[in-house]
Amino acid sequence: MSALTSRLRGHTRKITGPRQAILGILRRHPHPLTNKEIFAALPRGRCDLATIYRSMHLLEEMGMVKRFDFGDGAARFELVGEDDDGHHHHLVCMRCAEVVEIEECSIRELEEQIAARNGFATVTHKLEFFGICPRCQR
Amino acid sequence: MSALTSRLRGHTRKITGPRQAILGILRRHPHPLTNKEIFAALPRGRCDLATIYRSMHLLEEMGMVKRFDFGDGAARFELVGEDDDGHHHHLVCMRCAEVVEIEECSIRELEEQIAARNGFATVTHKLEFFGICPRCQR
DNA sequence: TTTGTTTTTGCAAATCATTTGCAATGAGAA
DNA sequence: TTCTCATTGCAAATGATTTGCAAAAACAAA
Ligand SMILES: [Mn+2]
Ligand SMILES: [Mn+2]
Ligand SMILES: [Zn+2]
Ligand SMILES: [Zn+2]
Repeated sequence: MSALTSRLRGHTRKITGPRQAILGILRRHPHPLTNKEIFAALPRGRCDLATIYRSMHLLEEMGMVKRFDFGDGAARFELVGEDDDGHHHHLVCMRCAEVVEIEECSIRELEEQIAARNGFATVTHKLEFFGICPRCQR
Repeated sequence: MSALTSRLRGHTRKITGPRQAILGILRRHPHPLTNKEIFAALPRGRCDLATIYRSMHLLEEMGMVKRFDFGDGAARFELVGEDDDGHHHHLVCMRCAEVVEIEECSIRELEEQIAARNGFATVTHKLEFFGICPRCQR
């Protein structure tokens, strides 16, 4: 709440129930959640789905959450640590959707080469792995 | 057409005008196209948008096109070469949407490590780079 | 060619995720 | 407590993609 409070205050933003509740949910989930999952995890009637969509945009702008795309049409969000920039990847089971966090990223060098080679600036990347998890294999 | 013909025949599928037209468009475009872009590139009234969506699914299943996701909500497709498996990446300008083809992929080793380390099978990955192109920088 | 069977297509309606208008409500400053 | 602006709920709007269904087109067989 301290982080939320200070960051929100610096943006002429208000500390509201929905925002605190959403961050609470995110804080206790290790993998990215969709807006709908956050909605479902919230005590019923706690807030509207539209409010969650709006909150996620705000939190994303403020760098408090990171948006991920597993290609199934629904955006997913994960809380970003205090000092961390949140950059990391995932390994997703194409059968059961189990998610494994991949903290390492050895692509930064390749990224730089590609940026330099093509004259692009502020280059970033999105990378996700897909496969069949151990349990779904048999 | 020969490739289309033989591949379609082997799937109890028919060689239709729309399918040939779509492949024609794809063949003369070096970067991935959205369904709507394919629709727009087609001679007016040549076929319905729904038919394009259905065709892309079919062509994807047959491995004749590869689906890409630049995160803007619209799927994009690119023709896959005869023997090629179509795996590659892109560098996309976040301002003007210019696309640069990135043929190399030095992530396959990392991919294997991740697959082995987590017991996942048939692991693949999706990777796209984003940045600001030279022209948009100034 | 004509026929018979199966796949495709066009069109409109349905889905789904996400966004937005607007009036009512809430938070924080004074 | 009051005032003002941000925020929310609700419903309607969007935009991409999918789907039901009857008509049209492919193709193989005759
Ligand atoms: Mn994660
Ligand atoms: Mn490409
Ligand atoms: Zn990375
Ligand atoms: Zn790759």
